[in-house]
Amino acid sequence: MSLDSNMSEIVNISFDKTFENCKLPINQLLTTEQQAIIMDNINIVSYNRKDIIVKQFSASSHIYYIIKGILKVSSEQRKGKNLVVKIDTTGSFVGLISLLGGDSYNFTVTAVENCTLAQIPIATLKSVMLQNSRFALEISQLTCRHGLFLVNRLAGLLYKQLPGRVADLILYFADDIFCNNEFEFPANRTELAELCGTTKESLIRTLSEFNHDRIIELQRNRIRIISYDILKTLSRFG
Amino acid sequence: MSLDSNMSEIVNISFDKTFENCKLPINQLLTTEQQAIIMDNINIVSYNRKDIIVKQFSASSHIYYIIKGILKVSSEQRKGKNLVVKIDTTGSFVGLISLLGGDSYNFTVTAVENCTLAQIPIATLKSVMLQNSRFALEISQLTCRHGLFLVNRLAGLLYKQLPGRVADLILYFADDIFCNNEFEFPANRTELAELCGTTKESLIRTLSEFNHDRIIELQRNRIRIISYDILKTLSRFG
DNA sequence: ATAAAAAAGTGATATAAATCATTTATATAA
DNA sequence: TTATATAAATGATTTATATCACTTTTTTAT
Repeated sequence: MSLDSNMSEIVNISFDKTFENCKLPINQLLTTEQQAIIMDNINIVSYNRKDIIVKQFSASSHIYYIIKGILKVSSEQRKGKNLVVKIDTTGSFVGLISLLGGDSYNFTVTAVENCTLAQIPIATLKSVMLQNSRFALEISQLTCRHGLFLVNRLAGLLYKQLPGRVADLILYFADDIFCNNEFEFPANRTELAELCGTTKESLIRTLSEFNHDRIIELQRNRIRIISYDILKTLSRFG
Repeated sequence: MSLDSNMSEIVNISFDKTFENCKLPINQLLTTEQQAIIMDNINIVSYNRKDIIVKQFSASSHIYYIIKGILKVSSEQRKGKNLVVKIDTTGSFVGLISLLGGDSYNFTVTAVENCTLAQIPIATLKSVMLQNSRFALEISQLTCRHGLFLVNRLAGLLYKQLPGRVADLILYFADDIFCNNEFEFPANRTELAELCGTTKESLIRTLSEFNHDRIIELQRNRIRIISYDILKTLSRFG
């Protein structure tokens, strides 16, 4: 009860500035009425670390906007073989490609830390797209950029060998997620391995080597990049 | 000269029915005026086998529509390491994801057999998208489906081992490209290997095994599927 | 505080597929 | 036709990394 009322307070605060950090300038693109359509149909939901937000192959009619938090988007390849295709954070849309391309999720989405998400019916989004072609074009460009990012990432996993892929992993967190040379991995070794398309043992070994070779300084989840240049080189020559 | 006049004749015939085989119902989606805008800005070009249509990383302002032919879309990973991400045929758009997501091509596009393509300025496409939000939404859904296809294909390459990937290759041509159990590979062993993310030697060995095990009947480029079911199983259990 | 469970780490071994070296077959040109 | 180049095929070897078995450390629960 106390938790519930506390929650709804958070929800209201967040609600007002929902699209503040959005990678798409929603507020410039949409008329006040169009914004209202979205706002009226939005639903704010909170998740705890490890909560499954959506399950691969499940039919769904909602996409998500990340108000706050970090989540992972993964593809279950077979029993016990998981591939984390990307990490998403505040300001991103989740499920856009899946629900514009079909009517079920192609990926499992899991909270990596506590998350506050806005649930948006895909029908609402589509109706606004139909009312506002500029917005439709922008959404279309956004999904294309996402698609290209994924394809490039997977092609990298396919052709680079472990040192290159682990370098990419570290650079991904440092440059794209935390914008900092020093950070705490928001995931355990198994999850990190799944981000590199490898096993936890192989990931651990490679990280230990980097640590030993003083490319990084690593203690448990805390990592500091010592030589950004070497990581870049490893990434390039994979 | 004789070739040229012959060519322009072909061009005119093709021009009239340009979007006949299009995966998008252009003629239903667009008004006559909008169709005219596209038609007025279209340019028909022919390519021979092995011709490079666009080069990865090159800046470009045109997408392509395949009036007739087969082409491959590939990503140069490093010197000598090529990944063919997909094969495209009659009725498909090429470069849509690249040019909606940015302003240069992310892939090299090469004619696999003689091709007739319609070159469409991306600006023209965007302007029609801005005039017609239904069309914009459809284009957006099309690019999302493409993106998902690519991601699933690459994830498959990443997790399946060779027999599974080669089975996928054969099924891809049989089901998606030629719609026939018997066909001629439109590419040499190196190109086929690049479609599986492997080397020509490994691909040859796997194909030979399939042939020896009477899963397929293979002589040079001519292939006939003997057991579709075994291929499906190999694909599934990778 | 201690026990139990989970995660991280290490070493030995196995294995799929790449690489290298060579041969055989097919296509192209002189 | 014969020579030359290109593509396909095969065998031997190497290599990166997965797998398996186990220890150590950290976290969680009692």
